[in-house]
Amino acid sequence: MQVSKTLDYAVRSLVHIAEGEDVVSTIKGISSKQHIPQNYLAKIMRKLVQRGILTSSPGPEGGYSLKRKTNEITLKDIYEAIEGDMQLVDCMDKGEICELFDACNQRTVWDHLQLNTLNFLANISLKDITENNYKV
Amino acid sequence: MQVSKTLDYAVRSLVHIAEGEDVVSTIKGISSKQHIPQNYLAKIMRKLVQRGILTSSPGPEGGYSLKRKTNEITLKDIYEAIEGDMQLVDCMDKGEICELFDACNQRTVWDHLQLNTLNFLANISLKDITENNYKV
DNA sequence: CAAGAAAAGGACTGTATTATCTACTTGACT
DNA sequence: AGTCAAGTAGATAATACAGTCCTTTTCTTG
Repeated sequence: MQVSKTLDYAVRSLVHIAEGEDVVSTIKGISSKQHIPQNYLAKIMRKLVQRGILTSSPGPEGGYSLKRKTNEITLKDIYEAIEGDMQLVDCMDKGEICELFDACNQRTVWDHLQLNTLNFLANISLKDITENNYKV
Repeated sequence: MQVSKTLDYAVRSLVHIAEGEDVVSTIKGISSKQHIPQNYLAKIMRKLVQRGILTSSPGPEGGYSLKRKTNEITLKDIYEAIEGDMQLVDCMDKGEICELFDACNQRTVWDHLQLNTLNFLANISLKDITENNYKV
């Protein structure tokens, strides 16, 4: 169980943008200040644009800015933009449900863990992070 | 973020053993009933023995049994036996702490997530699983 | 004591995901 | 038109996970 670098990069970049006030941020800028490989970051930003978290504009004076207010962007949003819907275990066997499905006690355990995690992520917004204000 | 198959296997096997009453369980038996590759399972069981969750005895009539009571084995124990100490993100750059460490807001977010997750895992025992009794 | 059944241990392979890089295209502003 | 930005597509590298195989050790029983 690990938080992928990609997700960490995404969150870090969004925080960076959030703290940049009204100035648009460029990949170059974020990449150099946050130590994220430039080309890789570009990929990540695209996802965030596609998922409606960022807006972008090309050209000089172009760059990225948040599409919503910082308190309206949660870690869950970011997670799902980057990784898709959370599925902590895949009890699927190549598209088919495992034959142990009905008798499977674990499944519900992992379901609970997943719920617990999603809950946690949904309750923390970009604003909370920039303000160092976690409601654990 | 995913629960590894290995961890899922481990939990499933332990539940199997827990439900086997006082009979010792063998790799062959668990492997066939739980659909886990035999040799791979062997590896997992070894870890659980080394970490003091299982006891084993070789030879005919040998096999595995729980070393502690089912309510004294938590998911956290199992997790740590399999994966080692949880580290949701590694903000280490090849053994050295990232230079952004002090100014790093994320770090504490992930710390909180990790704490939250460990808490969850520590609060569910094998007994809870066999009895389908989760306190979420 | 020999044979067989079980675990213990280690080496090795395949594969999928994650992370990274390269090169080219499109759009906006001056 | 030129330049600076993002967008797109694809190749490549690195790694971790899952799984296999083979050999050794330990115990039980006939």
